[in-house]
Amino acid sequence: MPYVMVQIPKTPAPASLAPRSVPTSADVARLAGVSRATVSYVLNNTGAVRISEATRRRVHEAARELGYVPHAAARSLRAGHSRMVLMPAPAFPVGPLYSRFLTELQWALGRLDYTVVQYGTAGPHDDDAARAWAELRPVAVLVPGSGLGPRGVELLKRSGARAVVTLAPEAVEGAHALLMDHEAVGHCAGRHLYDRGHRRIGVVVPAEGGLEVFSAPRLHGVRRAAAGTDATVTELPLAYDERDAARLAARWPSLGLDAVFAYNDEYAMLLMRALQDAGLDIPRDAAVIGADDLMLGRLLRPRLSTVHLELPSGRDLAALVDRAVHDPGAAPELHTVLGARVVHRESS
Amino acid sequence: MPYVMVQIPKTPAPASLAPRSVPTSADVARLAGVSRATVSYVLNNTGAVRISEATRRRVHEAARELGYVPHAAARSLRAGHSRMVLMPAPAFPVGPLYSRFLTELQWALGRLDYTVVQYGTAGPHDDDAARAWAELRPVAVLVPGSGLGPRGVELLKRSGARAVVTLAPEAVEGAHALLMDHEAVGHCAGRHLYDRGHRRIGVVVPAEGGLEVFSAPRLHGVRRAAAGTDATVTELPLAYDERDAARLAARWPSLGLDAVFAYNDEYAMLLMRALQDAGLDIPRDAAVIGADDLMLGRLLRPRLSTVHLELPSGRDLAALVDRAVHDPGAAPELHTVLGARVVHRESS
DNA sequence: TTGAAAGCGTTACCAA
DNA sequence: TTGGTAACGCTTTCAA
Repeated sequence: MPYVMVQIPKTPAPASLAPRSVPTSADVARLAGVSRATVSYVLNNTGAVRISEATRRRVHEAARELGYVPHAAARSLRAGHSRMVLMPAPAFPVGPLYSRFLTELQWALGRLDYTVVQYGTAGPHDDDAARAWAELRPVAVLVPGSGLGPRGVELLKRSGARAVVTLAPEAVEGAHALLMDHEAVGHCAGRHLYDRGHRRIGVVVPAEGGLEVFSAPRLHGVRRAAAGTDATVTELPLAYDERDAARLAARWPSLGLDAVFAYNDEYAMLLMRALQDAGLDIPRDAAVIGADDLMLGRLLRPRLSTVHLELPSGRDLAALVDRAVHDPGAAPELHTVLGARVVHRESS
Repeated sequence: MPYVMVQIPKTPAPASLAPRSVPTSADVARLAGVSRATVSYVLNNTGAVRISEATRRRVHEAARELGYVPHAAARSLRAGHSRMVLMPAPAFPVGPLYSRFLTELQWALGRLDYTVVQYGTAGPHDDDAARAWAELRPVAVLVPGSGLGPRGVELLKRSGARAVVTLAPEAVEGAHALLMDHEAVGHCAGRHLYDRGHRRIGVVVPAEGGLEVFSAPRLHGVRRAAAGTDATVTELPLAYDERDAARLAARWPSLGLDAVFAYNDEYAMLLMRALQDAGLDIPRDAAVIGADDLMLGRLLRPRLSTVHLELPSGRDLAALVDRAVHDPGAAPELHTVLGARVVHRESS
């Protein structure tokens, strides 16, 4: 641990509070001079039973004094269910787009009285991971990215999950799916470049791991756009650093390409700058288009063309989850959710 | 929910599996013809007790057949503790820097056999939030950003949290603290601008909410750098969009400033472009410096000067948590963790 | 209006 | 080597 470090003198704990253990509802009951049942009634505002105002006050008072906090695990154990929506933390680096989506989703699910919990998985989302999630007995599971198989879905459902929703390019049997159609993104970009007269199209594919889930379908989408035409598509691996970009730019003339779709705006900006530094004119010598419609793309000169993506709204997804939880037997819903459209600026 | 929607025909569930409820260890015991205790021994590989190989196999077989997954809540209820490290999802939009830090931290805590759970809080981190976290009885709580007060810390500890760690500019009584010294960031930038001869310094403060935690100390740091000199510091609110940047750029000449520290690289890039579009020369008419050292800052011309930040390593923080969990009585550790240093490029 | 008691799924102690 | 049993903290039904 770097830098300064200061030890704060330990405050001498008041003798009365010294070896406190965690207060339970029984402690509250004892202090208030009532039974545990009464405590539960009061603290949960149970409508069916009427408790005298004096008792209520005594209970609340005791709870406050002890700093009593109910034990969620005990509660949901007794209740037989929870309102936890579990979301494995995504394995891929998240951009601002996804961040915003997540915040919105959490907010929307919160309004429906669900508790969103992001579970930090280290490894890939295989069956072992699914088992770990199932141990928490979430009422619903939201899985970003691929990796969860039909067996994982089955496992989760057997463990009480009333809804499993995947956010990935492909559907999984038994689970609801928000199909992120990354192929459409590539297709969009490819089509745009073709329409503007480009025939020798490069496609940047990040060298960084964890992004294949997205980059592969995007590449495939460009291929599909070029299929049956006289256009060619060339895969261009690129690491997210200036050196690699410079190297690719140096190779550029020998590649004989006239346009490039660069996975996303960040890679596009990186490559575009490298190409410019190598003396090429954008878009004359090389048309460039990115994806994600980041603000920063508009700041370059020429302004970066891009594919604008529309993620599903957090509210809609929250509604889907809620629907599925209420009717777990319903057939899986399959939604195609990446609205992709080209934003033509100056780089293409 | 936008776009296409397809209903998949409901697969007729095999009669034998139809209204399955969640299997418990009792079910496994029944199927294997042993007691629940034996199941527990086998599945947990309890060393103290030796179980015949035949029984082991029967138990494992039964568990597999039923798709048995242990119930984490029941387990930790019985055990009296869990290994859950709870982290409220940050209220501020997270950048790539923080994303990386988080991933690393999760990985490191995972290696120490903790389970990291990000709790999606809607509101601010007040005492109510602390109560909600406490309900989950985490063994440790990691709070990014301010908002948790000493009362919240006390509440969490009373509820069994053996370690509370804050990541914020200021320490909270009773909690370990990773002091993110954002003032040092501002101070660094202010000093740099001063040393390069600038005397009328603007400081961009994001108009977006939730960022005050960072922007206020950064501003204050610049003020401190200018204190006692002939330099002046002017606060410049700026929303993260082109229109507002253009407006600020238009006002620029009337402000009489010769340099600006722009909160972070993104705001810096936005403003720098707007200033250039308004016909100003960077850095002659206005020196610009950002913070965070994003890759993209190097792609602009002139290249963006910035303040490079060093977040604490996930491994170190994980170690701190582990230490604190083992010795909850120890005095709170206070670490200053933002290593700030200027990376001088061309814009300043 | 309040209390006693059962039971949620686990595990650990003690007995067989 | 295995099984019975109690206990973790909570809610809820039934009875007083």
